[in-house]
Amino acid sequence: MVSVAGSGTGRGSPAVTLVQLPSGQTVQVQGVIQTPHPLVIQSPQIQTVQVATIAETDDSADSEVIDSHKRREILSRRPSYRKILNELSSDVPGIPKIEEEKSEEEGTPPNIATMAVPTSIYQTSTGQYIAIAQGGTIQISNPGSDGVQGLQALTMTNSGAPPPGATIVQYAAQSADGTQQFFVPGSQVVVQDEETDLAPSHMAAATGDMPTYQIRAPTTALPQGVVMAASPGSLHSPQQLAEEATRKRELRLMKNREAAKECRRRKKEYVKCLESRVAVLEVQNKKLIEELETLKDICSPKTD
DNA sequence: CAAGAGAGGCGTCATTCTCA
DNA sequence: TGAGAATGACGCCTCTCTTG
Repeated sequence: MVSVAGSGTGRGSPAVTLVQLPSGQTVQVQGVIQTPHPLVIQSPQIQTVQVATIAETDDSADSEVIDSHKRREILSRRPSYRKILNELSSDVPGIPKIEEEKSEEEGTPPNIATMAVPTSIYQTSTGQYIAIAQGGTIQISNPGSDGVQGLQALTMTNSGAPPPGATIVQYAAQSADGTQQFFVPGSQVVVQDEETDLAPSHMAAATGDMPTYQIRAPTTALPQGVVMAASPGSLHSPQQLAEEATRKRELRLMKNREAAKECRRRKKEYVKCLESRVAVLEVQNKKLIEELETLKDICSPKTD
């Protein structure tokens, strides 16, 4: 059940209300009754929560009769959860803006072994599998290893948003000195170092028996068998075109996969935000009803 | 304990939206 | 206006709970 604490009822300033949601979350809400919010939530029968800003609602709103096609167009207009939640957040200080990137809350705590879900898998010329997981984690799986036990993970330490395509492995091969190499955009080479446990400063330190990796500038002479992905302009053969198309598709799917996750997260946050609003409005409504009853008693004294 | 229902998450595709 | 991001819809999978 929803509980309310510390509600400020000052008439001059907007009231600040702490609302305890059923989930245990406490939300601080300010100014519950506000100017008409530019959000429109339509009837639930249409199975669609239609939200649009006033600026986006055109003059068709005043037309009583809307043909089915136009209605469908209107109903299919999609809400931007980021935009909506930001608007809500601007009204409700207790609710963080969606734009604010989660820093420590979603970051993986150090020293905790994680098995990131691979999002893109590549196979090296030596049979190893390289998976690019979200967050820039690169996992290397040796053939023959059963299940995920053969997975080795390393995380790029570049903080912040990586450059586009920064974690896309272009190709992989075994160099002459027996080290495993694969290539990332930016003309860099990630080299598996078999001998040393000293990870370079720009790489995450490997622990235990895990091999370490280095990012090196590629030598002018690529190892035998290594073919850097060419730019689209230099592609000629149908095979190269097909490989480029496949690579682009993999990249697109990976991005869309991540976007879908993020979108779902935003949607859940948006729904939570709406639920908290409902809770606050219910409390406010109850208060107003009580206030109305009090005023009624004052204004209509008993006349015996 | 097996089978089924329901919820929730994920990946993908198609479509819409946003912005440079 | 085009490219990329965002989102709805769909199917699939997994987990939990209920029921016989």
